Amino acid sequence: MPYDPSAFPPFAVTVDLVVLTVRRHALCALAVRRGESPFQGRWALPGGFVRADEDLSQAAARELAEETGLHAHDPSTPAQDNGAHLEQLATYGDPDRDPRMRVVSVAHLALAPDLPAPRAGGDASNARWAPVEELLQQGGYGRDGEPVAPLAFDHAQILADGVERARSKIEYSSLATAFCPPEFTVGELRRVYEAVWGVALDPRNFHRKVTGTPGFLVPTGGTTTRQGGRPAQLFRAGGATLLNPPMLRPEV
Amino acid sequence: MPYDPSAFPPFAVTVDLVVLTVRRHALCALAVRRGESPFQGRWALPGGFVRADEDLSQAAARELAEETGLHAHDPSTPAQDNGAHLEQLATYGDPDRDPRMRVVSVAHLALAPDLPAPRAGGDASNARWAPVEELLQQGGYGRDGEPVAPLAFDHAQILADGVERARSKIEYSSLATAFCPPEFTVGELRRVYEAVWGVALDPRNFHRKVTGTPGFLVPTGGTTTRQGGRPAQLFRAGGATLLNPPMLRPEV
DNA sequence: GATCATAGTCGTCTTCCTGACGATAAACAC
DNA sequence: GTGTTTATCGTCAGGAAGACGACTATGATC
Repeated sequence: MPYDPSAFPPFAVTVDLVVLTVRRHALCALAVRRGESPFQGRWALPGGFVRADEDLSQAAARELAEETGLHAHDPSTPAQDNGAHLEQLATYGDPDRDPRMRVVSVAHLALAPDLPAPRAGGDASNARWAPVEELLQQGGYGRDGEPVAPLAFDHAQILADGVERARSKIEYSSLATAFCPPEFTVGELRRVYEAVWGVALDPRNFHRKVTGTPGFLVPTGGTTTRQGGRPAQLFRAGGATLLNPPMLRPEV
Repeated sequence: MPYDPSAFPPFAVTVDLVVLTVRRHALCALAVRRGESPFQGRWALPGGFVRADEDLSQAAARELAEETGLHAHDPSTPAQDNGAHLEQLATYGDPDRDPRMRVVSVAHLALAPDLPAPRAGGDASNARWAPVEELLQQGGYGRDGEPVAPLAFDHAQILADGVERARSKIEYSSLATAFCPPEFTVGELRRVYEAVWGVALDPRNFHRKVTGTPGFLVPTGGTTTRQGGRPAQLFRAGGATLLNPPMLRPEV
């Protein structure tokens, strides 16, 4: 007996992306300006419909490539190329979240090293990296004094969930290296933690922790002075994906 | 301009439930027998279609109540009544996961205290609590020597993900109390950890850890000897939901 | 009723990890 | 050279956890 399609209500399924990076010591997210109603002209997270023959992760990887040019690599492999870390975040399906129709959005979280200016269909004015605090403050004023409209739809909630996921996950995994270029110094990795958590960490204890955890960092042999000061050893991300014991986030 | 419904492919959206409990020192999941094709007669996770006016969490709570009689309480509140903990797990949307049509399933994880026999539309033979190892072993043999068919659809993967979520989450949260009755002893809580992790824990160190963590356990004043031996203090779950530092899962 | 098995609770000791912080090293700017 | 910046090594005290001894209070058994 063939299945009766009238037995269930039809949904549209989309993927939305929380793409995070660290720029100028701040945790930033990719935002795109909406060109059409609803929420026309407002900032939103990038995303789009899942196609009929696509898996959810494929759809997310496709949207990520379209918006940033980044290619995602499998979450099970460590970040060693220039690709971004991509993982499913959560699914949002409030019946009223989109005024047009019933849309269920499967949000994904992407972590990327610092990138050149974003592109959104070639139009740079319609995509930007914005500090997450700026995107999350409701009805406040941005860095330039302009009033800031909240993100479209429920994207402020999605972004907040993505930021919280990233903040907690770098505690017990080597995920912070996804924010770094393929080779990086201990200091650069520490600045990632400081930016994501919004705290200052002791450079000496941090150095002891990350270099003392087996499999976390692999020295490449090279050094760099791109941060100024004494030359620092360069490392690549090691095979270890779980940090045990975890890196402790300082109390507020 | 109204939205063009032909611009996106229609999906069916379901919720599937990983309902876990601890019975006879084993982590068990609720399984229901499928009455119709595909996978007719095979065991599967309970679930169903999301209705047109329902949020995803509402749909999950409704399915949970239909299958078990349990009512879910908000995840932000600690487990103090007999309700189950319910949280979203992940979403599964492979184009071929259901041979009938394109179905996206938003899986949820429910943790419940030990319950009387399950009910599935009043027919007990179509629902049971089964140890998760039994449900996850592919093509093996169950406790009674009967051959075990793998779960229907991609439900083995969903169950594995739910079990892993539960195993990791009791490390750093007070979620293990969701497996306990409203009042419980330290030993009962320890047996929950032992069943979920499949390890043996030192009773003395465990006692020190959980009673020494502020806000985790609140003594009720009563005692019980239902586990035999010396009477044990009864506790309720305290307000603390996060354990810091976490309970450490022993190495394999 | 004495003995035993069971489970709960309190302490001790050692080891490891962390946070705080002093000190040294190697580059660049002037 | 002097000062500044960043990296790296070392020391010390406090806290948490694993290993484990000891004692307590029940019920079960002979």
